[in-house]
Amino acid sequence: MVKSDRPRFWLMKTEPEVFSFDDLMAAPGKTTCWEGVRNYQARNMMRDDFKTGDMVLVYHSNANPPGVAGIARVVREAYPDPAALDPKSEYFDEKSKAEGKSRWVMVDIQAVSPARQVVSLDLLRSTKGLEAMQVLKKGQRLSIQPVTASEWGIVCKLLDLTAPHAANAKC
DNA sequence: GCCAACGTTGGC
DNA sequence: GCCAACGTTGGC
Repeated sequence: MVKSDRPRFWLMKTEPEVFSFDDLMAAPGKTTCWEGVRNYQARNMMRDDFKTGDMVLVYHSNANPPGVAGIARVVREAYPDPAALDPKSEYFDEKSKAEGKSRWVMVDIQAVSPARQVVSLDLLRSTKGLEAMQVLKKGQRLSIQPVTASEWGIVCKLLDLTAPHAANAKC
């Protein structure tokens, strides 16, 4: 078995008004498909780098406060996002329709544990060791971002997970 | 609602 | 391939 250098930790943004971590907890099997990513860089990361078992920080953007609401794991690797072909979907994509197939992909993620309290952007910003996190950078709009193992460890402590047993292996 | 930052589009 | 115009993101 060759040791891989690929990131094993990710951050995924969602607007809680659209789909919150609570919604994920309430979903069947605490699992959902992560539809609607319409940015090539983000798509490529999901398509090429996301592996089953990778861990995810679920980040609430456009929220009060914005911050990490919980952790999840990747339970299904990239497959075509059918919403791109559905004219009634807000994620419909004219070009995919013209090509006859979705040019976008999604993965499935499953909730692992909510944060006891949302770890706000402010807190992330003021925590030593997280200075290089992409989400802290001004103008960083990517909805999918790699997270280093060290950052993951630090954020997990801040999250004070309510289901520590579930995260033991990775935290 | 403002607006800075960044991605995408399309004329050339 | 340049780059201006436009659209979107997302904190504030």
